[in-house]
Amino acid sequence: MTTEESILKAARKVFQRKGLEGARMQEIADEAGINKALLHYYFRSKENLFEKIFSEAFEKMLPAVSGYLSEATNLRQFVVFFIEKYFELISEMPYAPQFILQEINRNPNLIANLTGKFGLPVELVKELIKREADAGLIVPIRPEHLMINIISMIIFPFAAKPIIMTVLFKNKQQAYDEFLNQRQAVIADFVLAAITIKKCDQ
Amino acid sequence: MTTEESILKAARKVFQRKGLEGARMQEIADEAGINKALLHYYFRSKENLFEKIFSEAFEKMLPAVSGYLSEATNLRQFVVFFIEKYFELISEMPYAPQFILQEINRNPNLIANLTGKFGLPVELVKELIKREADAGLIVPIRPEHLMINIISMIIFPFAAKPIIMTVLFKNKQQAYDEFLNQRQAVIADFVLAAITIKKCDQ
DNA sequence: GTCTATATGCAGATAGAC
DNA sequence: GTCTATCTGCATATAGAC
Repeated sequence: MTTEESILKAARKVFQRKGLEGARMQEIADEAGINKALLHYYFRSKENLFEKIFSEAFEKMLPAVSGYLSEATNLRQFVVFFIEKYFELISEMPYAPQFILQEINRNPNLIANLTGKFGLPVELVKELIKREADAGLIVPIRPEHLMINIISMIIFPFAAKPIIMTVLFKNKQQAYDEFLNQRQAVIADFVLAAITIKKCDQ
Repeated sequence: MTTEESILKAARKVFQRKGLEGARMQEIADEAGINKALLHYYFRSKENLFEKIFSEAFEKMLPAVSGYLSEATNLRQFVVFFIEKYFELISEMPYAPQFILQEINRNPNLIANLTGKFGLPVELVKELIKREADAGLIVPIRPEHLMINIISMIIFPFAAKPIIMTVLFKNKQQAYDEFLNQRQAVIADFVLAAITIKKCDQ
């Protein structure tokens, strides 16, 4: 691992836990096992290093949707596929969601620079949901609500990890991990049950 | 409004947006229309002022559950009642959830001081869900998942407001507000549909 | 490229007049 | 209680040796 890579790795860890303002260049340097001055040699400023980490996290989190869309032929298939893939993605970077929400909340301008990229896939998903709802294949629901419902249930348990672990699992890491492992299937079942029309046609 | 009240109001606003580390005492003073030194006269330190704001927000958010529980006779009733009340609560302090998650993420010790209070109501809700699931009145689901599903769908749209407004509503505040207004009913419908057993007994 | 030593600026906190 | 002026420490950033 090169010095630059170990800096980025350390910066990811510290920034995602503490945020831009809470992070200390000293802590990042310690974490990377190098000197503070080297940080400024590789990345001119703290802001600059932060910007790298933030946009990297942001880009990994958001546009994932578009890929899954083309592979699904109907909404139910897409929902299952999306939950699976998005869940795996977040599992690999569990602190990213809370980090992104935190920093955008602190400085809403961060979002402006990165916008535009995700307009298209969102519209496609909206259309898919609307089409099936209009055709009576699923329960009538506004696409925006269904999308947010799914995303909420995936992301929130990661963002609220410390509280959930304390309140529901007496701070037992293992119990929380087991809970997370179940969620992928649970969310899929939950969503499909919610959007399925209850008919007696058998 | 007394000086102390206007300080607390200003501190709430600034801390909830910027967090402990991101907030500046100068900004709080400006927001309150007073001098920086007065902050230290009323509250000895930044940490001290922050602690007031944080525990106030935390206590308002969490133990709300217990009250609603006694008024409901079955799970479906409780779910509807809980969503309604919790939604109203958060609407009044929309920045609190993200703020709490952020600060606990930065400093997990914050949760230790405040724990213990919510053990009881959570256990009662768990039992209620388990009882109805075992009795076949609702779909089988682990209580923890159902609770987190509901909380997720309520809280996330507030925590992710800037992103949602940009990605789904082209930064139109009005469209986002309308979306939020619908959510209370949408979430209730969604959850009830998901936990209802699909039978053909009519 | 990597370090030690140092400069710079800013934010939290205090002193003291009114 | 409220202000202006000032102190202090710390975190970012730079200089310069190796």
